[in-house]
Amino acid sequence: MTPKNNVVAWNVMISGYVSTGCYVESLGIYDDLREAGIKPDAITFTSALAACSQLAALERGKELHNCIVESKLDSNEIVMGALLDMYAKCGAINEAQGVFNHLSTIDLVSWTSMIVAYGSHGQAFEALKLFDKMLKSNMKPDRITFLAVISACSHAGLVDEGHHYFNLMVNNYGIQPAIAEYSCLIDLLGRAGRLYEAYDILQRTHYIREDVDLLGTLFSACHLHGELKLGEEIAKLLIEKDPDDPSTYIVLEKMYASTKKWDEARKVRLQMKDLGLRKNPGCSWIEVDRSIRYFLAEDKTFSQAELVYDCLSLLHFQMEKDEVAVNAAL
DNA sequence: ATAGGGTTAG
Repeated sequence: MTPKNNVVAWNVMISGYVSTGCYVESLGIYDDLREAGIKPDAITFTSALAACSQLAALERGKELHNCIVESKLDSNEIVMGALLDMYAKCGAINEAQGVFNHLSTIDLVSWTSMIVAYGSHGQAFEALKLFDKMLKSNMKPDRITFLAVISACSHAGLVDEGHHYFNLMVNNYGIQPAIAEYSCLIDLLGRAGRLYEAYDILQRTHYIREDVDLLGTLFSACHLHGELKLGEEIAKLLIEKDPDDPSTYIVLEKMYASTKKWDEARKVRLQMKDLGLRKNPGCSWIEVDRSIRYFLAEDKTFSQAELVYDCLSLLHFQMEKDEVAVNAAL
């Protein structure tokens, strides 16, 4: 059954699983490939690394790094780009920077990954500095680069800067903002409490006025800032559009509760119950000894506190160990 | 034949 020497067939399986979001399964196929004695190539590693990125499976990612060096594939631009992104998504900024520094040529994807690495881990100024350096090296940013830059600003509360980059994107780079770009802008303004400005943008741009994701982004910002009036208005729109989505009711209830409107909060809860809506269970996972362990938010089999404690001590131990290994590798 | 970058909410 198994394609003995055909690495392409294996790669198709691995990348197929990755592109359908089955990351654990894709790593399973990678393990099967190794067990079958097949030699992985650049494409195998690229796909397996993408799976690790999504799972934040740093341990597995580092193993792949070692194999890549052994296979002398560490000059392949795409493999290195995937490796950089893996480290970035795992929050290993120093390792990401190490890979970035050793690239012989830095293409647009690698620039963007490195900007994301900083921007999504609270280092907005580093992200902006890197973006500036990228422009100076005459690399032309695309919409994904701008999304990374604007969201970096959003998380750091740099509203004016974020707005500036949005305008730069539209006016100097001719990128027409679509839903994703507006979503970033609305998040930027909303997080900073400039809710009516955000709402204006939504209203003025007729073709996005009805978009559930954008309304949802603004709704979360209303909740964050306890803005009841606008929040209620948006909740009404959201419930009209998607009456079966429990998240709207949950956020609305929390918004009432945090502004001490207990009667209203109770009404929302009852309404939810009447409709038979249930909260989707929260789910997370952690990598323990090479395997990915899932757990649910309402899992009663062990105490949450115990679990959190275990995770923290494991992560702490892992970080110390990894620091030494990666420094040696570089 | 198969390959890397994307914001957002409780």
